[in-house]
Amino acid sequence: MTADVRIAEVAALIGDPARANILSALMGGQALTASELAYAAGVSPQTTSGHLGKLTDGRLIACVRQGRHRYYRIATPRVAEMLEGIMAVVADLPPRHRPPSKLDEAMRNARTCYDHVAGKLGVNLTDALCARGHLVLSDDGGEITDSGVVFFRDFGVDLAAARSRRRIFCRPCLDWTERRPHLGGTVGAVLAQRCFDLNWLQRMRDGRALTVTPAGRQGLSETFGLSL
Amino acid sequence: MTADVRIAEVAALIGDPARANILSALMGGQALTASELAYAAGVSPQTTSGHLGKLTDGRLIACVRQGRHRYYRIATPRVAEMLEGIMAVVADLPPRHRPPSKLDEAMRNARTCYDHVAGKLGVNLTDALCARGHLVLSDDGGEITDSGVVFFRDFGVDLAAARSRRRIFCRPCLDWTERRPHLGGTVGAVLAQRCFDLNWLQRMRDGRALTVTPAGRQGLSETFGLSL
DNA sequence: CTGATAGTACGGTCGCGGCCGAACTATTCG
DNA sequence: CGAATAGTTCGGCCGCGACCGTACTATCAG
Repeated sequence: MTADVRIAEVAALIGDPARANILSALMGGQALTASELAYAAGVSPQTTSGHLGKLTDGRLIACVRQGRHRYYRIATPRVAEMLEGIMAVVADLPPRHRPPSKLDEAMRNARTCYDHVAGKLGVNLTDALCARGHLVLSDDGGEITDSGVVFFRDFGVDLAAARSRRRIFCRPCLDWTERRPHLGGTVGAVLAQRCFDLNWLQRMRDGRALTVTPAGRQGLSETFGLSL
Repeated sequence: MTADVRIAEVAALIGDPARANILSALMGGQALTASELAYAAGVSPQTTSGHLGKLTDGRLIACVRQGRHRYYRIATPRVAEMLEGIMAVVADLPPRHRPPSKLDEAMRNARTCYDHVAGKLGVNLTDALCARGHLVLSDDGGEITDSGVVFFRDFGVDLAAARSRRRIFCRPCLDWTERRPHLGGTVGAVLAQRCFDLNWLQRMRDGRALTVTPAGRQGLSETFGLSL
């Protein structure tokens, strides 16, 4: 009973269009400033400030001050998973009207999902890892095989350090455009980070969409056998 | 962008206290009538009817008519998982004030979580299965061992039939009172069902709380080594 | 110091939506 | 058939909260 009212409070925080836009923008994984979020939300800076205050009070986002900027981010991985859960339900809903735009197209191809790679690219990466026997993914969870440990080490990713973190290590995350699972959890996060470090992937301005660099095109082909 | 507004719509559906109460009541796993839900929500039948209409339109709940009654239930397991995700975030929040009531106490001891057993009993059952080597549960997912298959068969549960369902087979579900995982997924559901069939567990009126019958006390002790 | 930019606080408007009373439809029972 | 119960629809009230204009506090540049 007493918990229900708090469920309603949290859901109401997400249930405003401006705030949903803010959270969705932050699901890109980057910390963003109040101004950037005002633009993403489509409302004035004053209004945005109010929303950010509410979201911060509700512990859904966190804020770090840096000079005259304030950077906001999703507070915890658990909050990110909650939002993914809502997106999964939304993806299940019967489509209403979808005027496909260019940005939508880019989003479908490749985007970040909190801190890992989603979209066609994310699903294809995951499939490649499974096909090569580096990863076993079920509906329930996932596991890196022995050959996968070697593969990741050669790729420059330290799985041992990743495994020691508190967070869920390896799990499938339902892709709301492809409607198939892609790799999430800590493993998904370090894999994405490595791709950014290698400059294989770059974030597009104003959004969660990603572009594959020429180096990335070559690297993804050689390492994962992906032809883009 | 276009998906964000639907996220907000879904979250807003959950974000009303009366509707959150309704959904929470339905998370008990039973289909309930409109009157029962009106009582659970704490609002008039007319108001409840409006809420139920909105929730049904939003595909969060489904309705089956039976005579002059209408039974409402959570529409899909995915919706149930979304709600669990919200509850997990709520459980993370710093506690406000909690005047512990008798019903709360019963809920903490044993309750249903959509269709499986939660609370102290759920966690202890899960621990017992793990300790006996019938179940391996990680943060990521879970697996029934060979000895577990035998154990469940002897217990009268047909895992093969359960495995063939589309739904996630075996997964950990964060318990929001114990803050530790208990067994969810299809395996959790059939285990709970078997306990109901054996009349080991009974639902209490008006709520998700469960009582252990004398037969259940004996059976749970003999089969799982639980002393209650 | 002044001017510019990032962000917040406050006050007032306004519209959406939750709420209930009353009236209406559908099913069961005697 | 008529009475009783389950549930919905309609209409009107009312309050919460999103929104913006204005004014304010920080930080930085020159």
